[in-house]
Amino acid sequence: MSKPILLLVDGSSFLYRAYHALPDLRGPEGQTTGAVHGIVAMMKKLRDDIGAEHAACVFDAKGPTFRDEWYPEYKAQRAPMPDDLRAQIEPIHEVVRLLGWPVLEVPGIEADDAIGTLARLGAASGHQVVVATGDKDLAQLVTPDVSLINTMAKPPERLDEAGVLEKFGVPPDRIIDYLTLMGDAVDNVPGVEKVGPKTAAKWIAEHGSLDGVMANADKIKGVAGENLRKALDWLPMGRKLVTVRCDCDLDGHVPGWPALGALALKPVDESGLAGFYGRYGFKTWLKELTGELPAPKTKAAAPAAAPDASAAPTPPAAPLERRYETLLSWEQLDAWLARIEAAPLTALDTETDSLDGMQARIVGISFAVEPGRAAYIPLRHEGPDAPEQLPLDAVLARLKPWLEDASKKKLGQNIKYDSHVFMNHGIAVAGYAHDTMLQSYVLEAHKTHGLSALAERHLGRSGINYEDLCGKGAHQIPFAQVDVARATEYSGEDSEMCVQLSELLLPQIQAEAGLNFVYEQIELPTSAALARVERTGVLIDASRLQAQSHELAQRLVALEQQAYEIAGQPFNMGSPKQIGEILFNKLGLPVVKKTATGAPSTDEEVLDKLAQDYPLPAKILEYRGLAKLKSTYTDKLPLMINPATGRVHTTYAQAVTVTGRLSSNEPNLQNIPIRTAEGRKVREAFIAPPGHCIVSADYSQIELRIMAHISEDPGLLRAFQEGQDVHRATASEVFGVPLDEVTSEQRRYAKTINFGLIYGMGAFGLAQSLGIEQKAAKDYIDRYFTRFAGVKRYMDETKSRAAELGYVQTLFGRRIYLPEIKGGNGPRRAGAERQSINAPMQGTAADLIKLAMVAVQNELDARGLATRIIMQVHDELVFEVPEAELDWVKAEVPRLMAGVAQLKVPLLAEVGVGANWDEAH
DNA sequence: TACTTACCGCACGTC
DNA sequence: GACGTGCGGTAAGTAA
Repeated sequence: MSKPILLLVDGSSFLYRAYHALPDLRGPEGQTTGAVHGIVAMMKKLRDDIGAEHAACVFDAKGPTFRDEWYPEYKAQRAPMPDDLRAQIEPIHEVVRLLGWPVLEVPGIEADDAIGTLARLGAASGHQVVVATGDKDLAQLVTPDVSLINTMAKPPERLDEAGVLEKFGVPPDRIIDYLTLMGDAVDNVPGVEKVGPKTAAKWIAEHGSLDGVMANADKIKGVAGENLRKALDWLPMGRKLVTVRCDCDLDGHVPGWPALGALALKPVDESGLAGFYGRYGFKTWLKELTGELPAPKTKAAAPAAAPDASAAPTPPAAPLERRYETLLSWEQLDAWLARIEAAPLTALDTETDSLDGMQARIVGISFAVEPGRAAYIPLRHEGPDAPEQLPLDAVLARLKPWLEDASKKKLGQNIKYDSHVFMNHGIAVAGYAHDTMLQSYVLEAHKTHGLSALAERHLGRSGINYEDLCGKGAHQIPFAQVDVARATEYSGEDSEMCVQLSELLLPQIQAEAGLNFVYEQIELPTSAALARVERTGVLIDASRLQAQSHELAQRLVALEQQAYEIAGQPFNMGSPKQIGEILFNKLGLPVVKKTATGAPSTDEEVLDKLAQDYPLPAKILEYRGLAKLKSTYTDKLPLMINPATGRVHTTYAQAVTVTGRLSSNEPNLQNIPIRTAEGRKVREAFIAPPGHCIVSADYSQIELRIMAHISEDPGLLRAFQEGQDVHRATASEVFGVPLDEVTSEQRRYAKTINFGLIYGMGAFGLAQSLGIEQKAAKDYIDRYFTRFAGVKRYMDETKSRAAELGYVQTLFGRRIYLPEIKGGNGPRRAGAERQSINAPMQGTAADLIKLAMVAVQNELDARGLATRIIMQVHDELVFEVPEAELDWVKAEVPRLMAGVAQLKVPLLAEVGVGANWDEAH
């Protein structure tokens, strides 16, 4: 306690904080005084509390510093100091001096650097240094002789070395590294995107320092890891910028410098201060000063007149001159109608009030027939500035003949969505000839296919960002409230970009016969068929699901109680983290394996194993299974019933998976349980209306059949040609027993092996799913390959072909790119190799069922039948069939499905009928 | 500093 | 093996 104290106040950091944190105080002359008030209060308190002998209050000087030289964008984003704060700067300097503080303001040197320099000098001269700041950056200065105090925090916090470590998770000498990784938005110093305090501290803890992190950049996973790699070049400069300099030259700026005596805290200038308090209306302090009793504070609250930040400059215009017209009169509309009537191909885009195609209503429509030109018809824009618009219904009536004329060819981005939207207004658009999303999907399935991504990739143009237009999150406004002029630019651009994209992409597709087949004969017709399926929806027995939910809820409560009793305390059974805490810390169960993040794993495999010796894991497993059923299915599905149709309408994503499969969302109808009895019950709620049945038709062993076809393995071909049970046949070969002596266990093994092969599983994966030693699994695989040498040959060939070309193909010419089969590191490359085996089979299966769906739909239409496709689940089509059409469907649908391709083995589709989806299997 | 949003990891459903 | 969804937890971003 004997060391003298040097107290350094970061005046600039408190300036802003006091200004923002305090109410808008006014002095007698109406001047804003909030910041002055805040600073005075703090300086008084600091002086009283710290008992310093030497002190300085340091401010940033005006003008550039060395950091601006290193990095011109430094603090460039920072809004200019508000006028009413600027006006308080001089008074603050004045009053701080009156309070007896040396004030320091050094041109060319920021307050931080001056403080750093003073702190080092003070420590060297035997002082205990206290730095008062609201800025975390100065934590880098902390040493045994230098501590930090933040008086703005609710309980003022003092940070010594241990405190810094506790608060930031890194020691003071790693604060620079920590700040470098995070960057500083306020000073416009970038760090690594998506890295905040937690991630920065974690990385530094893992790798020791910024240099360690940078050296191991390739090992860091996730988006943040990618961002780190992108930032590697920048980080040294970032580090330079966030480093506080402790070697500044302060000569000539402090009277009496370099003797520290220059920084002696002087007595308060009472008369000067009284005058100041009087001028600023600080009555309480004035009375305090003159010895009177304190009076209650007066606050003259007045709303701050915050001027809007000036709008961001708009980017310079692109080279191609673009003219988009807003159609507000019939004359304008008719002129454009004449253009699209005459055009060979028109791009079309709708703006709506919902992302859900089944619910969306039109807000505006845009057209384009050539690059650079587009028209937008605002129809339901609202707001004070919205112009008089043409009436929606009348415009749609005018456009309807053109929209429904199949000879007028149209083009769009994700046309399935737009066709729903028009259908919501009673218009069945015909003549959709192209979809840029599907074009992109056929060319490069592994990339993303949003319009802005396509524009960026192919046109080198970013397009107006939807979020710039409407905002995001809670602040997003409906499109109808977007300014019509801006909406015209946005929507017009969408249509116009479609024109350009198609001109670019279509020739690339047409240059390859296979791709062209996939695009024209598979994807485009599938899009139309899917629109029908989505629109039809599926009938759900909500009350049945609710009853199931109820029952599940009761069982869950019971399980919960039992689990709490075993654990001796309640916990969240849905949280792996809390489960881990109870299981491994409280109850002391052995940790079987860890997750990628290093936490003890509580996955099914682990709990299964632990369940052999302990009671709780089994309860958790059962709970998990039931909770999943309840939350995902029995609770959720009834909520997804469309009130207008009384049915559930999923959306099929046609451009998501790399293999060509569809995916289904909101709700996902492709993962409704089937394996367990409890899960299957959910399928009982998928029902048909009175007088109808559910019919399910699924391809039998489609991927194995495709494997037989592609590999031409004689054994496999024969098994299918002779109509054998393939798994039994496989078992017979692998185990070397006659067909009729295959045991059920042998058949089960063979079945798993077959699936493993299709999925490109190695010995490891097979061992896991069979629960056997890896060596035994390898033996089976080897035996399989000697018996089915053709399969082995196919796999080797496809792998090397994939490595050569960088992609594999389906039977119909769909391409699946595997960029990592050439580059890529060990495991990724192995993954790509597995993909190269699996993708042609899975992709061909996807092609086949798409063709089947189109063929069946066409036949239903041609015959004018009322049977409707209601779902597609990878190898299965589900129908809602009037009883009168049941016989036809049972006979013809399997025939149509089997007939979409002639393979070297028969395609077989099996059909089932029932009152609900469960029964139909 | 408090609230909202975004993302990640986990678990699990299907094929 | 692939895919997608939903949940809990935490980090980041934003407004006050």
